[in-house]
Amino acid sequence: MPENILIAIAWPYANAEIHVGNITGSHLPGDIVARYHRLKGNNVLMVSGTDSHGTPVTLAADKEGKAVEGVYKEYHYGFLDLFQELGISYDLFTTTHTENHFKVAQSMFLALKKNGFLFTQKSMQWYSPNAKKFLPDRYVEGTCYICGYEGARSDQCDNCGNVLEPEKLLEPRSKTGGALELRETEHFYLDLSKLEPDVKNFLKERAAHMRDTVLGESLGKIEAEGLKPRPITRDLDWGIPVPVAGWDGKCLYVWFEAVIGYLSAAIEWAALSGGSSSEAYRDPQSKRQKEAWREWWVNPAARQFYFIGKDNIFFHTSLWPAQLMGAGSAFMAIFASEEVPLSLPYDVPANQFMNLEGQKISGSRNWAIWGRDALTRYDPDALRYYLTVNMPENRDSDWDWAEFVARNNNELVATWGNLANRVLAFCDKNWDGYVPDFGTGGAEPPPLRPSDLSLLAVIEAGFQSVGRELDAVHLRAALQEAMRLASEVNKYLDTCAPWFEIKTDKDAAALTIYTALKAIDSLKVMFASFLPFTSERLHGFFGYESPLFGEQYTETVKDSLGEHKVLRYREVGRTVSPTYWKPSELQPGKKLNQPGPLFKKLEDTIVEEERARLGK
RNA sequence: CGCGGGGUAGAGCAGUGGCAGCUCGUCGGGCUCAUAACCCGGAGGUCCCAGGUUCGAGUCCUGGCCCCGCUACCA
Repeated sequence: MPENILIAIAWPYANAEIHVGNITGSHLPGDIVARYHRLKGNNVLMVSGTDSHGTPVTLAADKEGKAVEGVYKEYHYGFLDLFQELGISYDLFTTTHTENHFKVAQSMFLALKKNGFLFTQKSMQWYSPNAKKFLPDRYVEGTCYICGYEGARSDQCDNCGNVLEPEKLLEPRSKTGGALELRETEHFYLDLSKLEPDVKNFLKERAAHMRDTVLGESLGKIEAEGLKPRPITRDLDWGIPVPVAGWDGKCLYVWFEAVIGYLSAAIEWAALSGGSSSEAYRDPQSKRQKEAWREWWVNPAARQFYFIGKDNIFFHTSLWPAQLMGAGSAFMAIFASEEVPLSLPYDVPANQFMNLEGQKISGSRNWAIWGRDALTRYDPDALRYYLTVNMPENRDSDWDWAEFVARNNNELVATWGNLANRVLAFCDKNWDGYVPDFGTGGAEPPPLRPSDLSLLAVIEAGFQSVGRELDAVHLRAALQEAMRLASEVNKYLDTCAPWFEIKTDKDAAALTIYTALKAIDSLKVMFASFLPFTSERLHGFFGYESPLFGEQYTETVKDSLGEHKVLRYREVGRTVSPTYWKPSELQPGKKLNQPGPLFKKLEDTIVEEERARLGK
């Protein structure tokens, strides 16, 4: 019975390119788990998009003298390129600037309002007459009225750590220049204190399978400090309008609105999949497919996994569930359909941060490895491999160029790539490009020896052991286990030594090569979610017609806000993918294709070249 | 100040009260199918410190030291 798995990945903000820290933190782990579940034959929906709204984008646009929409789209298109090149296989990567997302977010707001979880309150905020807008707290600096520190932000002092009241800040100044004045403004607040018991219960129910780091940052924090009301609107002109009469010029706060994207993207995906073009978006005939999002959102059996960085834990474990529980079944009013509650997150396997050569990644100092730039010099699977074995699952990790080269050469190339290459090349040379058939033309099963059966048992147990780690989202451990199994095949080859066997007993060599090929064919599946490009190539060397995975493509969608480009994923030449997560059934006598090396060995000289690029 | 995570071989990590393990590196040996790749063996530990519970503590308890993070638009 296939499971429904929602893979929800943090929405990148449209004011910076994506670097290796972002990739290893959320996009890559999400992709690995999504691909694993696809291989198992589960129904996967993997969504995210560009977080396009908020003041930082408008300020960037002002500075560059560009239209706001152009600025967000520039980053958005860069994200689409990166995910295609790196094989981050989103079923839908969209943006928050869509008619659909506006409607869904506003409906969530109205449902919370209807259920009595919103209230309004007036407060003083810093206003820039120059820019004609209220500034976010972090864009206003001044002297702390508690400790006298001169570089305090208006909402918080980094020196004494106190939370500040913006209007009390001394000598306030705008980070973007120009005068400042205090103005009164009114906002909607989400009354989280009312939802606190529900959020606590939600977290307690999931305590057993959530990471300690994640629980500590959420349940531990709520028990210590409680949940306090938070504003959910801002004085902005670039964003989603507050759907209440008389609230012109105010938009939904980005933190409130962007997380709703996980839901709205599923709804957009279902609408788009009703047909292959944007017309389907409005086609009532495609109603059945349009309802498909419910399989992941109003289905108690569905499991939702959220892949995020540690800075986002509280939003996803506490605030987002509070929004979902608070909106409850009232949200469904948007569809004029029966009222059922929305599903809640199953797990939030948040990662810590990745540093770079011992220092914190910093875009402004260019102390970063940008995804698209790295892909101009290195293969996607080499990057994916290092980013997985070095994933900051339990604590911060460090990207070290010397280690990147060493692990690529000693593990990826030497252990796994060389294993596949040595066996396929040996087979190609001595059996003329066919799997050995033991003289029966493949009609009878091969007469395997106890040592052959024993190796295959060890390798095939990997579908359980690697699978167990993947199910628990222990990706480093899962990949290490697969690598350990590859090493077992290398040991087996050394013991059997087919290069000797073939001189005296070609049948024995045939058994060894058949066994090794079958083991590699199984290992290929275990590696596939981590290394999709090379696994697909290896799959091709084995002569299979149907690919392991589908393909990624982009599409332009038109709506009342204009048009937006999205990244999608589809099966090719089939509607349902076969279940690949099972031992190889390699047939003797099968025609193989011409093999070649899967990975490239890297020169040591790149270490200094790459280090020289940093900080410039 | 508060809260959270961490400290185990040169590096990175696992470890469920019962002989301290894994990957890489390093040293020595073997092999030649393979991208000089592969295989075997060795060396390398005050498990942050102090105290406690226990027949027995890396693991549980108490106190301390150090590193990282969160505190609400810095992934």
